[in-house]
Amino acid sequence: MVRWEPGARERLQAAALERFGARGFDGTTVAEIAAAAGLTERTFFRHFADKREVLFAGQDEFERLFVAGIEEAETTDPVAIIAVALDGAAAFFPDDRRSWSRMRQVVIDADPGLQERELLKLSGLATTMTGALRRRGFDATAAALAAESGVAVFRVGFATWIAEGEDRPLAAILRAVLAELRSLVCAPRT
Amino acid sequence: MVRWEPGARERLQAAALERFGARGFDGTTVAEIAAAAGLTERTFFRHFADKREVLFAGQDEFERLFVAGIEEAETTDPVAIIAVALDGAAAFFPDDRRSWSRMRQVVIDADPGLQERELLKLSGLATTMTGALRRRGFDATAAALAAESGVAVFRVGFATWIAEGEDRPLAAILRAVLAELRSLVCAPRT
DNA sequence: GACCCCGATGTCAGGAACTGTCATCAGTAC
DNA sequence: GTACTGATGACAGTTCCTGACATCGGGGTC
Repeated sequence: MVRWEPGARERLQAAALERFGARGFDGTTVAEIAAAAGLTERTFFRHFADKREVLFAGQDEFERLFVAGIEEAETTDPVAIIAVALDGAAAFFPDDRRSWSRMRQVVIDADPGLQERELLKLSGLATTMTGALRRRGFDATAAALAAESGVAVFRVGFATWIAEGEDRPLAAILRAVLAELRSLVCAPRT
Repeated sequence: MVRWEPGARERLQAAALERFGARGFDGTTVAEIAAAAGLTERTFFRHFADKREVLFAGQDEFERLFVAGIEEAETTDPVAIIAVALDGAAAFFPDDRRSWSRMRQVVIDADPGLQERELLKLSGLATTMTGALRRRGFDATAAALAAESGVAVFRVGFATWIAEGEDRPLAAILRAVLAELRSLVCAPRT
C-alpha cells in the first residue's frame, strides 16, 4: 500500500499543459493544477520553483546535447562545430514530438511571461555553449558570437520546424538555416 | 499652486534604481519605492506595468534607432545594413552614460527576473528588425537571421563596452565585433 | 465668474503567487 | 520495535498586481 501515487511531477506537468492550453496561462491557477493532479498548491512549489517552470523541465539534457556536440566535433572551424552541436540537439526533437512541441509552443507564444522564461533558458544555453567553446580555445568574443549565432540558428530553425507541415526533420532544417546564415554573412550582395 | 509635484515617473525610476542597487531587486518592495518618491504603491503601477518595468522605460526610442538605420542604409548587403543599424543604436549610449549603464547592468545581472525582462526586450527588438528587413525585400528566414545576428553582435559588444575601462566608444566596439563575426563565419579554420 | 469635465492621484478590498514552519505518516534501516 | 527519512498536507503571512470608487486642482465653456 503506497501512501501517495508515484509520478507526482509528471502528473503536474501534464495537468498544467492541458489547463494552459484550455484556459490560458493566466486563466489557470496553481491551485487548480495541483488539484487536477491530486495534490496541493504547496506541493506544486516543491517540484517547480515557480508557475512557469512546470513547462521547462528537462532542459539540462537539452543543453548537454549541445555541449557534447561542441566537445566531440573533430574540426576547429567554428561553423562546423556549431553544425555538429545543432545535429546533436536536433536528436532531442524527433519527428513524433513535433505535434507535442507545437502545442507547447502555442501556449508559450500566447504569454509574454512564458516567452521570457524561454528566452532565459536559451540565454543560459548560449552561456553554457560559450564556456564549451572557450575550452576549445576560442577567445571570449569569438566564443560568445559563435554560441549566440548557434542559438539564433536553432531559434529560427525550430520555429520553421514547428510551422511547417511534416516535410523536413529538424536536423535538415537546421542545416539549411546554418547554410543560409553563412551565405547571408559571407556573400555580399550589392 | 500645483496639486502634485511633477515628474512622478522620473522620481519613481530614480528611487527604484537607487534602492535596487542598495538592497537588491528582491529586497525592495514597490511600496518602499513609491514612498521614497512620495507616492503610493497604486500610482507606481499606473506608471509601470510591473515592478521590473521601471528599469526598462524608453526602449521604444532605442528600437527606433535600429529601424531607422535599417531603413536608410544605402546598400542591399545585409551585413552592411546591420552595420548602419548598429551605428545608429550606438548613439543611444554616449560615453558619458557608460557609468550609469554599468550600474543599471549590475542590478540586472544580479536578478534572473530582470534578465528575463531584458531578454524579452531584445527579442522584441529582433522581431521589429525582422519586420524592417522584410520590408527591404529579404525573405522571412534571412530577415530573422540577420536581425538575430545583429542583436547578438549588440549584446556581445554592449557587454564588452560595459566591462572595458574608458577605451573605445560603443560604436567602435560594435564595428569590431561585427567584423569578428564575419571572419568567424566566413574564414574557415582547419 | 459659475459650471463642468479631465486627469493624476489616493484609498480600499481582494486575488493569486510564492515562502516559512510545523505536523503527518508510509517505508526503510538497524 | 524504534528511530529515521522523505514526500506530502495544513496554515499563516508577505508581496505583487488589479478593480472600483473617491478626491480635487486646472482648463475649457458659456
